[in-house]
Amino acid sequence: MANVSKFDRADVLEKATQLFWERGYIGTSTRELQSALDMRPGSIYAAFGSKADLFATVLNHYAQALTEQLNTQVMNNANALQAFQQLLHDLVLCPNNTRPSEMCMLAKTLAELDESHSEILSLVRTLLNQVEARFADVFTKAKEQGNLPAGTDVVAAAKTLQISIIGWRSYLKATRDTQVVEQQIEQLFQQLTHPIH
Amino acid sequence: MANVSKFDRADVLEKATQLFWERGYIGTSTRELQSALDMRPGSIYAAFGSKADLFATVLNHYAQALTEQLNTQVMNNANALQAFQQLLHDLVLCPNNTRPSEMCMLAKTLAELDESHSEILSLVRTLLNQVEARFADVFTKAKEQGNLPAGTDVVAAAKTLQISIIGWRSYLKATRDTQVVEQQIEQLFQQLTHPIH
DNA sequence: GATTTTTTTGAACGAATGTTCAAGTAGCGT
DNA sequence: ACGCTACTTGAACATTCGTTCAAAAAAATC
Repeated sequence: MANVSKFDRADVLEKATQLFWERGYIGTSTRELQSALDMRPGSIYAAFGSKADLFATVLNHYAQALTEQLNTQVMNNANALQAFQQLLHDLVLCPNNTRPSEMCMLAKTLAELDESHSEILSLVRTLLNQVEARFADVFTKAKEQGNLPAGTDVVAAAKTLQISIIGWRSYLKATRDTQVVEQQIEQLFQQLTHPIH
Repeated sequence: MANVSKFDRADVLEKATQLFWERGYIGTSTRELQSALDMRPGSIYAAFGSKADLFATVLNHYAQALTEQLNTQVMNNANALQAFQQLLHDLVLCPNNTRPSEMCMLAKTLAELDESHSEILSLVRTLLNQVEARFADVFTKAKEQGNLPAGTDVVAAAKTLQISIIGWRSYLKATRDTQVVEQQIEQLFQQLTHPIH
């Protein structure tokens, strides 16, 4: 089986995402990748370049999947804010324990690496920024739909949410206390819809 | 120079903390440790056991230093809440960029490692829990001093703060936007002292 | 069906990993 | 002064690391 047919790129990327997400960039060896992807080193290097390149591809894949979920499940919804809260609830609390890590993969990578991996780090920064911008989009839509006060600073709200999500998911990994996080999500949306004056 | 005299344990631990904090547990090699500590492998292993043992010692050292700072600078203060806010401000924003990482070392380790390093992970969980308990102590003191409403749930407040700090410091590493974090600290203490009813 | 083109294979590379240990060395008690 | 003890040293160990590449294999082209 060679030439053209080869492997299913989407499937392979998904498997690589799972492994990197669980083990981290440094913590994942290329041999573990080889067995997880069921590919030999030559093929992996021909297809993706290096370990760092594959990881970058995986990060893009991860962020794009998140963005698509936001578009299909939230932006195309008559009540974007409610759909957003629901999605966040599911994404953060993750009823089925099917995820490789409680942490957001971007936040996990941000925490793991120092400036000696500046290329990956700046990609993570870019992607986190992109996600934050989509959060702002959602809030803008919610404002248009009349579910957020007209005076809401959507950019500030997006920043706050980004900070909160990273905190929630870290706290979840630390304590596994879903109740606290559930309350915090509700509280944040409460404050957004009914701010202090 | 042998027998008894040996090395300065506090100094060596501090240097190990710096390196581990910057590079992470997996990302720090024992050779890097050897040159950072100016010790040969045999000495390190005789003094601390293994890389994992040294890292555990470092984590305890880190958490204890934090607790001591909390005791001396906050608990022994006539206005514990104000001193606490000041300490948090300095600790999170870190005017001199002298720290190995913007992240909290406990949060960084929590993010880095998966369950295959269960011993270290459970130590991190314990230490985060201890720190959170000290936060609650501070809030209790602030309540006694009349700087927090009598009805304040100090445990819940400590959890919220723990979540926030992790979020803030991660966000700081991602964006370097000190302004946003400064505002968020102020806002959180605002909400603590003047909650909604 | 022979040739070309592209991919896969898996052994192999040098470097780096965490760790060990025999040998060396310096301060202690006597 | 001299062994005794305790610590340090640095070479060496067996693995594992990320990566390469010649050879094999399989589709595509003619």
